[in-house]
Amino acid sequence: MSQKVTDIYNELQWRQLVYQSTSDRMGSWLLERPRTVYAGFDPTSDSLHVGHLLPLLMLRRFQKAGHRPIALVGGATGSIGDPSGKSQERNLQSLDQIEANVVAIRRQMSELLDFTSSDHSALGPALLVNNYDWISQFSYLDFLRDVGKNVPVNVMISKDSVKNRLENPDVGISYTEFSYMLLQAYDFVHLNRTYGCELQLGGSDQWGNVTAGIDLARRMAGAEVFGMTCPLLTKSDGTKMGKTEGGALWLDGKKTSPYHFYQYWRNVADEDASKCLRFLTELSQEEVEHLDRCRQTEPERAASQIRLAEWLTELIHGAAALNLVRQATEIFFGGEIGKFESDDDLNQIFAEVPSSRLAASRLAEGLAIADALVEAKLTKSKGEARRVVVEGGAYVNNRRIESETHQITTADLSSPTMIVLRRGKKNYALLRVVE
RNA sequence: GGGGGGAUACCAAAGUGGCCAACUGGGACAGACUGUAAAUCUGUUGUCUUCGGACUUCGCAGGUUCGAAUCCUGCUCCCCCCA
Repeated sequence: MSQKVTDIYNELQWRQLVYQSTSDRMGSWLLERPRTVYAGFDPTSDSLHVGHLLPLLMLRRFQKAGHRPIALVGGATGSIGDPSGKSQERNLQSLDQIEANVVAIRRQMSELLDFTSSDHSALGPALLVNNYDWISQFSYLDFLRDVGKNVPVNVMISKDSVKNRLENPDVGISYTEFSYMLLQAYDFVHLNRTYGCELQLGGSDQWGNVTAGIDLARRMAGAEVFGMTCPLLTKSDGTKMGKTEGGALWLDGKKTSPYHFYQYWRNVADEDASKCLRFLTELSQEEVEHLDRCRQTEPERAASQIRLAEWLTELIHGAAALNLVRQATEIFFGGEIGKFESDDDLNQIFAEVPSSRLAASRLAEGLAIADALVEAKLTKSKGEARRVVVEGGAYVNNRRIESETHQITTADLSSPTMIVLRRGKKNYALLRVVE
């Protein structure tokens, strides 16, 4: 059981994760003794996504350094909607929905933080709290008398998150969203009183909310507490990291498959790779710098991206899932698909590839390639299918079909009942033979 | 209320009796190149086909004609100007 703290501030600095800090002696303060730190997460969906990863990993780093992290899910604040970074008023979610989201998020967090053992910190395991538990206890009147009295409105309206909305007469801001900051600020006070929490972490867009909490803690409790923000994870083109065509990149394997999760990181632009390695992995400084050099000398090997993708996939989905993803990647971007003894392996590798049923009798008498493509729904019509074949874009088991009149037979089965069809570079479909 | 213009394929936009399954651009899809990148280049882009062609499509419904996206009548919707 290690009770000592390691120099996390130094680590955060070389990772360039310190954006703003309320104290210039943060480093030594963190070395004095284990501290309790918290970061908040809004339960806006039933899964965390890549946008949550950075602060979550921050908490993980603090835990590994000997501090005690508190992950706060905003069952109360999330029901209000944070105006920070939002140009428009948000729709309120139902409390039932939020409750369900909290349950799901809690499960995901327990994969990254240790909520059970005291191995990491003398202060004990990580904590998971829901601010709905204490904020819902307040009556409106109590809240105004105890909390609101300590908050000057002129300070609130000078915060960027509020100011931006006030200056835009078209959208404005509701009293509800305006109050968000107050609730979040009170969270810090509550956590300080209840758990001795002294530091709030957040993305740089949370600076206003963080400092609001610090001010409130001083006024209400006379407590000196601290705040620190990390940079936002953005791409070099200015857009958000973790955005896919289908929306967010989720941590839930059912919403974003491990394969797609892996591929996202595998395809990170060179310019963004170093930032991702520093922000999102726990690789050593030596290794990160080594990968930086490799990217200069032999970018085509994509060593950084592969390391990043493997590290994150293993962290989020586990070693077994990573292994399958590796196999799938090899096949999807590699050569031919050989014969598989059983359907199981192919099934797992092509788990998310759409499949269609095909009567065994049709295969026995030979199936024209164009018909097969239509059956597999890879093309909308036979005309389109023929065109694809002529263009050289049709593949059976990753072997290109040269002839428009090619027939598919039982000899093309890759496993006892499956044939792998492909249109173009990576549009796969399975044909499953049924009696 | 009066006057004018328009509706064409996924989107934009030509076509104003046969040469129109319909110019062109974008998108999309394939291919080449490449680092599973970006850019670039090439091709394809209604359905079916025994590859000869057949069939459906230019807002909707009728009509004229040997023949209509194109002309006529009615209907629906959209835009602009004036009041």
